[in-house]
Amino acid sequence: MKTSEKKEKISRKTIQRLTMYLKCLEKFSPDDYISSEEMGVLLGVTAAQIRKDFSSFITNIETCIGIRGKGYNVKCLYEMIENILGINKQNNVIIVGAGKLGNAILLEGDIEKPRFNIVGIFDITKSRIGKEYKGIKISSVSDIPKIASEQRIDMAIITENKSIAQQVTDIVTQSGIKAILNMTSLEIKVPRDVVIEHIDLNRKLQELNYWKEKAE
Amino acid sequence: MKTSEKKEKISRKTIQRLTMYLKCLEKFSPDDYISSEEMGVLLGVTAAQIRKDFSSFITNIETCIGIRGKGYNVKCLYEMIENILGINKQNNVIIVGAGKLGNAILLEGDIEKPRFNIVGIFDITKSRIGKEYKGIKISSVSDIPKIASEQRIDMAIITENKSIAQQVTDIVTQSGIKAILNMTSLEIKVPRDVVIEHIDLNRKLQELNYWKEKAE
DNA sequence: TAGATTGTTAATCGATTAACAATC
DNA sequence: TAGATTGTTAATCGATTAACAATC
Repeated sequence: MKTSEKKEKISRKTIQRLTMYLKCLEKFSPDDYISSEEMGVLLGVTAAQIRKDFSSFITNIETCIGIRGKGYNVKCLYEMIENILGINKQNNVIIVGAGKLGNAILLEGDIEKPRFNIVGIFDITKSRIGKEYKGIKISSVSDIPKIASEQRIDMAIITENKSIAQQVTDIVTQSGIKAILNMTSLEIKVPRDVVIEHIDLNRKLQELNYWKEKAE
Repeated sequence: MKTSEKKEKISRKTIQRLTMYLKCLEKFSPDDYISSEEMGVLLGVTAAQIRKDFSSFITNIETCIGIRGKGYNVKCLYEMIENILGINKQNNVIIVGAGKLGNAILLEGDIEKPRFNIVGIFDITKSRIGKEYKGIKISSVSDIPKIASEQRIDMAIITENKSIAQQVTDIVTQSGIKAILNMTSLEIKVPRDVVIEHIDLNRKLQELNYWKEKAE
């Protein structure tokens, strides 16, 4: 099967679980075999759920998959999920906002290294530009279009101050970058052909509070 | 109706949307009226969805609610949602991990101020203890039990290094703190009576990558 | 072969949407 | 009253689970 063939649609819920399965598999040796039952217990998911999730792409991509009576080979399964998610390659990421948050993500964000490769950090504040962290020099946000034209930038993580987050994101999207991770508390708007995910600390705290009170 | 009466169960999806509605309402004047239609357009949700979400607690809590032909009063609706989420009061939060990430959240995390009140920041590293940020002094993680016994701590945000995240979380939960926001890449385990939410940057990037490739 | 576990189908469950009477 | 929009019911859609034949 050609990779160009359109994939069947996989639900958002399934995609979220795939990233969870991936993380779980990292604890095992590549040669191990793991059953859906075993994995389900570890992750608090039913075995049926797991097999169902896998079945949604078994028919699409010819690849090794579970062996009846034995389970799934860890390495095979891992690579298949990586494949589905499209993370079996190096993705170039930039951080936009070199304040404390951007800096924290760059230096102690535990970003998976060869998979997500941070190739630049940018800021709008003159006084920050030129400083170097971890061998990466802070550049001006106004340089993003130029840099994006020179090398493939797959994603941008927005860590700028809320007040200018929309403004810098506009520069990012105008530079042709198609994926944004928004870490500001502003509800950033992007053109329809750009995908965006939001990490909103306040909303998470609000949710957490509900579950806490409910549990009491 | 007493507040002690057990609430009907509201789905996780609905709770997530409630935090979204709250954020949306903040853009309006308290005296405004907003219709489900109007709000739906702003948020990319159907009007029916919104009314359905609201209806799940209309019958539970006697409060002002929508007016037919007119819509919902912003202030009323806002307060009702705050009430449901249990965030109509001050929640005391501690940050555990005074590295770059903890520091970033404390100083530029845009945490909603009176609602989530950061009352302490802790670290395990001797050299960091005693430093002061924003009027809050970094204390030793070993002081958490004592501090938690002196004042109500509603939540802890874990920003410690991955390698010791489980260890410090154990101290937190043993101190009687019942809600954890895990910002490390470690899958922290907590006792069954503690609620936990995870913010995992790598998993978010993986998801984002899938949607990006799918959109292409 | 016997035991284990897959892949898949059908049944169940839950969440979303459409439609509309109620009513401001 | 006429227009607008709610609150709710019933219909639809999608996701999860149970069950089991297939097969390693």
